[in-house]
Amino acid sequence: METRELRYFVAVAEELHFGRAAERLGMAQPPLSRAIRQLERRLGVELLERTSRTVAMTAAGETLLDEARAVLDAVEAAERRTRRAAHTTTGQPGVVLATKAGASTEFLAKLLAAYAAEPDAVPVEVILSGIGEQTRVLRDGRADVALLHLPFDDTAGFDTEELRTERQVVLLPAGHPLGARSHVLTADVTDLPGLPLPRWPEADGTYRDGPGPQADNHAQLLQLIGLGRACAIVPESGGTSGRGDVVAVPVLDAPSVTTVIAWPPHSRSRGVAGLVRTATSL
Amino acid sequence: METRELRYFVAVAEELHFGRAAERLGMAQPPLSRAIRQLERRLGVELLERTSRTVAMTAAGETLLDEARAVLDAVEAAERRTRRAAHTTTGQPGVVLATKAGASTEFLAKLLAAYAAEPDAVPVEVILSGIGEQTRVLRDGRADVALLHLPFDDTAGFDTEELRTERQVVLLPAGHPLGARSHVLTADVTDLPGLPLPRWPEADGTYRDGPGPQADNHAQLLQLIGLGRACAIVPESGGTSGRGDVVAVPVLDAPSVTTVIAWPPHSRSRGVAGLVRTATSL
DNA sequence: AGGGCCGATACCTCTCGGGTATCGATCGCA
DNA sequence: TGCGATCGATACCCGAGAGGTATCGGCCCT
Repeated sequence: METRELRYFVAVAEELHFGRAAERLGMAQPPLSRAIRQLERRLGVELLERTSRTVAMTAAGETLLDEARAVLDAVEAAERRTRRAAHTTTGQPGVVLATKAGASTEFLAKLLAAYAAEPDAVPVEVILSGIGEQTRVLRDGRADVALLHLPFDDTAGFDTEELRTERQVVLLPAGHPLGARSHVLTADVTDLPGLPLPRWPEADGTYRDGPGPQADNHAQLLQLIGLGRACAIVPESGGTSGRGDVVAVPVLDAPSVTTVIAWPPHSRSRGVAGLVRTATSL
Repeated sequence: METRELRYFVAVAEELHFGRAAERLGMAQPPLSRAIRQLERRLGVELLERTSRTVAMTAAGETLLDEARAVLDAVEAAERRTRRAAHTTTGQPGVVLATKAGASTEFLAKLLAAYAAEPDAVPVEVILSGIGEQTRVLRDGRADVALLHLPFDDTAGFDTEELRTERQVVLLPAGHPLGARSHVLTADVTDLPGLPLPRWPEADGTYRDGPGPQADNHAQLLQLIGLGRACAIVPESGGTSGRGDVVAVPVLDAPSVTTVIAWPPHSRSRGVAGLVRTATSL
């Protein structure tokens, strides 16, 4: 199987429409039909059930769709990492670390400082990716290592080490009646009048419909809360950043958040290994 | 990047010789040279340093070699799983489980029995792969799920659940002086005169040079021990199988062995999920 | 100095990937 | 019920490019 065939199949499987898939691929429909048919012949498997009006997936097609996506991610990662390895030789950054924009900044600062002090440290570039983007960025090779937060991020397919676990707090505008409480429950802070939970972008970058302002980074979030337009439940360390207009109150029944450091399983980079060693011994 | 190019590159990188690589690929040398050169051009990266006498890897080449192997494994897995998914629909086995031949057989039996009793159980095919072969078999799609043993097997790239941890014992021929002891240390059983530790096949299927008989499965091992030709340190449960000619003595300072159940991270198979659920609640 | 090894180059062939035109089946609609 | 629209498949054509053979040119060994 060639990656070209897999790209074609993914397009058709996602569109369930040869015409649209062909358009998306920048080609005509007939060669696409032929390519898929040839793929099916070579595999000896029916991937799509076609009538002259409609296209549907078979069980085998669903399987191949999953696997093909994994392959294409791996190919993309291979290209990126190879290019980066080439430029690294000529003095560019040694390792790229992805982290949630605005989360655990002081922990990150400690980690970077401690690692830089190591004798064999290589330069570290930090990518502040959007919410839920880190796993993508790590999977497709834009980053070599990432800080993820359980149970929100999906660590499937990566090697990980747990770094620390922390409670969650609710961030409220200063002066809000609940701000004086020593603790609250989740139920206390959902549906607060005038303080909806903000909406995060979904995996595909769109926002779910519903009430609540949109935010895709921590600074925006704090801003919104300070303005009294939202509240949010976040890990303790993603705190108020010293702002006077936001207060944090522990939420007893919210699941605690574990920060992990994650990297692609076959990584053999010296920089990644060092960073992980430093992080776990922090 | 097409998988064909990656296959070519891996061949050349492994042989470090265009002529031999071409032969291995069943093609002539010139088109291979051109293909590699084109890959380098498209990536904008030098992968191999060529003189007219010798071929050497660059750092970027090393990176691509790792990544390309991962991609090719993923492609192979995609083909196999797709084919199997197609035949599954027509009544073939639902999930393939790989395990070390001869290890934890009674645990495996319990697992299979418990799973078969589940209401939504699908048929399970068991592959008894050679030592160290399970991760390979799991990675390239011949199996959907495997029982691995830490710290021997490498779980990198898989999702895992720990099942149980056990001590290790040394297996000795019946009647050996140490057989009467209540426990021993590792140092007591290395370099026993006439009882060398057997050699296992390496990842590439070859045996390391050195003393000791060769064995690649548990039955052979027990046979050798019963004959007084070897001793071996194995997990408690891989015991004597009721043979009178072999005795087991705990080794206090040997690392304890953890059995884990492992599966490819993007697996969405109902059968795998059920097996894992059954195994963890056993 | 010369022979042999090995990767690169030149040049040819022919497969196959991709395009256009068109067919045939099916669904919506009057 | 019949007509047009939609959509995948088929027929046919063309050109890029994958792969072959012959040969070159640099390098090591003797």
